[in-house]
Amino acid sequence: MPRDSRMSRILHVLIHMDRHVRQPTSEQISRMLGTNPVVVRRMMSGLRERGLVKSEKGHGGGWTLTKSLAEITLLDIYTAIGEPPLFNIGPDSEQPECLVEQAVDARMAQALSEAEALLKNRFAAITVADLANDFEQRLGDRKPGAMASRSCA
Amino acid sequence: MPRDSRMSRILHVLIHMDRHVRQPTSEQISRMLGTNPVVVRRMMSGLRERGLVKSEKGHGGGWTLTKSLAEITLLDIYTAIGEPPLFNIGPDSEQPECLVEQAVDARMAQALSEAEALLKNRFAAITVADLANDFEQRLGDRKPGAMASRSCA
DNA sequence: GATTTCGTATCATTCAGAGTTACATGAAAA
DNA sequence: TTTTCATGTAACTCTGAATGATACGAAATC
Repeated sequence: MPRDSRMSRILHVLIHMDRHVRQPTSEQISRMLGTNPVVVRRMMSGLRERGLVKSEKGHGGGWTLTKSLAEITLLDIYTAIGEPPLFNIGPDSEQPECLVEQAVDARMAQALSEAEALLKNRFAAITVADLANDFEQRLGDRKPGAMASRSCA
Repeated sequence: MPRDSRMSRILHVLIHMDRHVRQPTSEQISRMLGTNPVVVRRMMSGLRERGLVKSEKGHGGGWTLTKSLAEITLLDIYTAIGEPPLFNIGPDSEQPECLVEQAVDARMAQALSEAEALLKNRFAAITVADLANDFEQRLGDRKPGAMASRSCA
């Protein structure tokens, strides 16, 4: 698991929270994702700070949505997890003295930043509700008898 | 140095090979990049296989360009190093059974692949000669007295 | 034949994300 | 009030990929 998978995981969780499990605990979520409760809290804390979800302690506690899925875009999620680096390729070093390196890095950075802008625009245009609808579509397409074997279906 | 820096490094080297050092050895290149000769050979081997450069053994050996910089695009370089993953974000797992996960991953993959297509188009449109020209520009802009302190200026 | 240089297998190092443990804090239940 | 459940968070370990390093073989020149 080399890549940052938080965004994908969070989207997965938010849709389940809206459709299936109302106020899951970090423990429940972690079982759904096949991971650890602490990882879940860590990855959800940014969402809490931005008011997309809230968490409650003690008996009957857990996580709840504070916005409708239609109000949350993929960009909101990306921002909430701290805008991790999007790309896996990049310059050798920051602030090189060599003018050749500077020229190379500048052009690479320009191309990368265009791709980044496009990606962020796409993220901004997609709400979590859109993904939930995609899911409903897939559910309808699936043969009535079939049943997923994992816990999150 | 978490990210794959081979592309940036190779571009840096190719321009120097065209402008300054005609047939550098892996040892010379490694000193230029602040790395190891074996790393250089590893990263150049893909270029050799595609006929962008050639290598010669023994006395007076080293690396030489077999194409003009104007004939080499950034996409050629990217391809030559084996098309490493461009993005640092991605799905939690491949082939998820959960339909929610499938819907999430599909939309994410779509957005990512659009950004990837854009980036590859940009890479295809930029030749190494363009970068070399950028460098000449910077060289001209620099105050005449100033001199870079590193080995590659 | 000796030296140089690439080719490459193998192992060590580094780094960030992910996973884990431990414990404090707060809220509800007994 | 005490116990239990659940989050908050610090500190550590684990893991995988890129990089760095060592070793040795192959080929070309001196």
